[in-house]
Amino acid sequence: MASDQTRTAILAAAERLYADRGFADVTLRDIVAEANVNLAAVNYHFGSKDELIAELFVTRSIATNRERLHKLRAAEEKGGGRADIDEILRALVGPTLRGCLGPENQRSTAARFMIRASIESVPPIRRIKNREIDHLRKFAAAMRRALPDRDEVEIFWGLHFALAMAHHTIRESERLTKLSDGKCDLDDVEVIIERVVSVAVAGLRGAETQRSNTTTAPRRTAPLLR
Amino acid sequence: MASDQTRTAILAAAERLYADRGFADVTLRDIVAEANVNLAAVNYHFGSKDELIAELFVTRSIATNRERLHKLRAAEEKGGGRADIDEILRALVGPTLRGCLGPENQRSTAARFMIRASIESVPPIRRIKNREIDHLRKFAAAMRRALPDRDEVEIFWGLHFALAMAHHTIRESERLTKLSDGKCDLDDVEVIIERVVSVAVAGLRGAETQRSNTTTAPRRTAPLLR
DNA sequence: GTCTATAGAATGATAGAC
DNA sequence: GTCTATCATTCTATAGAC
Repeated sequence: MASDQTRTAILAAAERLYADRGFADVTLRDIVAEANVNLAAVNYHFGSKDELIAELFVTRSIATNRERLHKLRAAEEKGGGRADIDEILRALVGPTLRGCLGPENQRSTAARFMIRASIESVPPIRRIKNREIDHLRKFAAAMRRALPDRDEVEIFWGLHFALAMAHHTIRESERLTKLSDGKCDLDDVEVIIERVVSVAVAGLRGAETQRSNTTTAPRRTAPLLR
Repeated sequence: MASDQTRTAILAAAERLYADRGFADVTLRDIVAEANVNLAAVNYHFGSKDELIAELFVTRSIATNRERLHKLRAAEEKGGGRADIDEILRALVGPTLRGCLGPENQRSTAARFMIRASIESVPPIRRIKNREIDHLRKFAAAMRRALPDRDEVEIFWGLHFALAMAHHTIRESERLTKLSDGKCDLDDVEVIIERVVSVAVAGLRGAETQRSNTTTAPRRTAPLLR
């Protein structure tokens, strides 16, 4: 099958070029030159430039989501149907962070591609991300099982904030390094995961002491900390 | 000054179209048609499409940053040179969130434009965001004055996570609404600000009890919460 | 200085030959 | 399945009118 060779060559070349130079700088002509195939082959195999990008991103996303769910199930089985909240959050943010962070010189092409996808967020990639809700619902459900007394709204905010910290760390790792003058270590992924999980859990804990059984709104707080 | 009319018409038309339809769908030809000016006027007044986008974004950013710093100074003066940590974080995330969130039908063109800028992050906008570090350093410095015992690294992570939650809430407000089936109220901005601030503060508080005087790494924690 | 008309260069997409 | 040739659209650049 010569077709598959061409297809694969295009995928590999595109992922490498996008990872190296970003989406804005890479044209179809750059990709076909790198893959040593004809310009029209991209449209034949993928339909359009956007669908090529979508296929690259979907492939990597599916792998990450599969790993997330696998870890979620393992955690729930270990706890007999109810996992600890920090285990659930670790299953949520761990695979994503491990797939994108770590020492810069050790990052695979796939990792660098996913970082670009996170930072530049072109239309085809946004469209795919918007379909992730069903996937996230499974984590929300697990979190509710872990914290049956917590208000449902707090669960959603906790999930949302955990993802916020994980994705923002991927998107802005360079800025955080500069801001902290290199003092924030972005190479040790496991430590970062624990950091994200512990802040998310602390937020959920605060939700109980401050908000449960009253209203869904956080109180306007006096200085919580000196 | 006829020049100013043309220039202003382009800026207004561009902001409106980008706000309504996003960066990917709007061409220079769309903008000049909406503004009733000639195509070449864009290049004459702004140099390029990217510089037009940059000018739109810079104008709004400067206003937000000015408000942030104003609130930061007010908080520090009130405390005699040392503000409460939650006041600092409120000055950091408040103006941004107030500028972008709130009831959808009440959002100004400027607000909708800034939401697009957050979600789509085209190259000219990314370039400007990368220059924000000096601005953020002022908040890091104020946080250090507020929490002189806290490890410097924890300050940077706290600042980083607060921004993460604020920006992710702007970027993904639609997804959070869908995920929570409308139960998370994204219209009451003040409540959201308090929520972001309280989680960020809870994370910083955790940093003291768990991590200070030992290592920069968070411990791998046993279940923190049931 | 300000604006218009127009040409140039590059890109993604496609029709049709092989 | 592959390739050549070509098209329509886009941003950019410039010459010259006002």
